[in-house]
Amino acid sequence: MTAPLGSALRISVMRLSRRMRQERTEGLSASQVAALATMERQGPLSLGELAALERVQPPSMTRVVTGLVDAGLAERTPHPTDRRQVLVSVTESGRQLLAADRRRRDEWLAERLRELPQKDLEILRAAAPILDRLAGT
Amino acid sequence: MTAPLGSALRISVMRLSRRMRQERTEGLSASQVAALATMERQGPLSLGELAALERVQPPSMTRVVTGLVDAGLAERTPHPTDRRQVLVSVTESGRQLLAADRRRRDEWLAERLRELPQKDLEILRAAAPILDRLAGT
DNA sequence: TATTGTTATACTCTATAACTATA
DNA sequence: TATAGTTATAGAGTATAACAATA
Repeated sequence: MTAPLGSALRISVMRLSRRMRQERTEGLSASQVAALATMERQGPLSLGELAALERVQPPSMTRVVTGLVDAGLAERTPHPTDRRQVLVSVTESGRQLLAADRRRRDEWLAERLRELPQKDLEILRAAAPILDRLAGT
Repeated sequence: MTAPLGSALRISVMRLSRRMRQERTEGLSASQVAALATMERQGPLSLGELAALERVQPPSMTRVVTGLVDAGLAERTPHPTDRRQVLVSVTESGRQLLAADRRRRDEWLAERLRELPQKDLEILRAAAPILDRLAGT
């Protein structure tokens, strides 16, 4: 009896994610916002580590980071002991952009959530951590 | 009280959708699979209608469709009354590919669903249509 | 000699502009 | 003259290969 649920859930999740993705950030690509968010979450990282976390090759991440640095949202600093490595981190300006971005996205969803009955909200509240577990690590 | 739920739900949905997207189809781009699925769902469409539904420009859809036609998954037929238009539709081979693709994706999810307690499955079953309503039309 | 990041180059996907055929 | 689709061309984004600096 899990097959029909799987199918329905997959379609619902993909449809909602596509809709959410349309709520985009002006001036920055999705890869750039994602990289910036990872920097904020993880703290200073080497460029290679960031590339691995974002599942792109180092040359691609070099480009993404260069764009963020040029926009003043991230910065490169030398690694304290290994001078081959470059540490990348989010700047205060980048932090502000991420916060504004999250507010804006949450707002779109929150508006729709306000239209739902209390019972549905409780179901969603219970469902969120389960969806998380399905996504795995 | 809806803001924290909105944030949590957004992260969960996006994370799961990213994970689902990794279960890709060999040899076809995401746009091609999406266009093929729309053709199947809507029946024969003009190329322009399909481009509008998929939110891409007509020249982009020309390329996508050409790839699908070359692979034998879709076909172009002349419009019965307006010879400027081209109707595109999925072939039997395309239908089979879509079915196999769905089975494979469902399988990945179904496997993870089998590990969940009955209570969680019921929550997800109730949540799916609510997520759908959030996505809108 | 191995590793980290960058530069050089190419491929995919999508876009806009110009063109052809038809209405 | 307007519309549907295609072809020509350009711009993102990401990849692999070659290179420079450092371990």
